[in-house]
Amino acid sequence: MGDDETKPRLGTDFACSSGWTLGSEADSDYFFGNDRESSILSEFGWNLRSDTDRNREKDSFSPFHQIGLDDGSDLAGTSAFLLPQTPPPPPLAPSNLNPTVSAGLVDKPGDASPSNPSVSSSSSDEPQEKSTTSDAKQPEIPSKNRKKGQKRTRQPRFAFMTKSEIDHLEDGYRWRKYGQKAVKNSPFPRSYYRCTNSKCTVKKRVERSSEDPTIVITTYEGQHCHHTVGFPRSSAMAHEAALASRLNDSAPQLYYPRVQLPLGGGIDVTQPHRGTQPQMPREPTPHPQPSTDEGLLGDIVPAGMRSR
DNA sequence: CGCTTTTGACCCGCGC
DNA sequence: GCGCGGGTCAAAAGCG
Repeated sequence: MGDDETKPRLGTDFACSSGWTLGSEADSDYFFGNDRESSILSEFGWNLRSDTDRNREKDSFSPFHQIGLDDGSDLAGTSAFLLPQTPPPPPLAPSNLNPTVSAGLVDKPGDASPSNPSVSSSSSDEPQEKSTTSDAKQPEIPSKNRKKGQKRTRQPRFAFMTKSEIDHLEDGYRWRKYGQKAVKNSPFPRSYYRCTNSKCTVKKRVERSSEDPTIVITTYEGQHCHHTVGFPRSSAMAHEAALASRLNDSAPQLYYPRVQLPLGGGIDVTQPHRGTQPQMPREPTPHPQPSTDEGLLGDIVPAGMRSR
């Protein structure tokens, strides 16, 4: 069917061009003020702040930032909180066809794994161990090859809550679904996707809020080591690159999933997404900057904000 | 034919 | 130690 035609895309470009602002006090606890959602997210080890928390803390140390729409548009009133307690803020504010929004949070790289034993060795060893097999896609050691006692490592994750009728939001990357599981306390299954790029270890999880079926919770894990498949990179990438490098001052590993939207107000929601389709007709715009790498926050976070 | 999705089985971590 | 739930694997089916 015309799934592709209605597939919304995530994108910071869109977010920016749509009037997203940071630090506004736009009403925003739509998602995060929801205990239910908070609990869901907290299951992943994320930290959420409700408006109450925010109000209580902002005067003291403003532990987080808020991304909100406050431009009087249909999107006004929606927002997302970014919790910078971990080095980096989230990738982007996903946008959607629906007037909605999203929220994002991050978890600490250090907390990435249930127990983060010598992360130093795990991150480099895993790929090697896996390299003995034909495909190097697995960031993690396949359960079968994984040595006993060797814990699964998990990369930093970032989640969005987007109001959409479509589960799998277009974000410029190609994903292959590798699993689906029923989630406890939720009538909706959770889908697992992996980036189709053989060298990319990014994973994505998509599930619907059990409380509000119109809300899709998308979780990214890891960082893309390549560019999007078809979206032209915007000038915002320059910010992104700058930010990414800065954010990674302390963290050698970039891990923000990069999501982009076509410039021009997030059009193109009709672009095909499936892998069998030829890549977007338009060629990826050569970025003005070599972009040190990915990290999508740059696209969404205004320069002023970033220099907090 | 190649790639993606589906889906049951299996593995692993964690709490009790 | 056991059971539960989350996450991943991989064979089979589906699709363009």
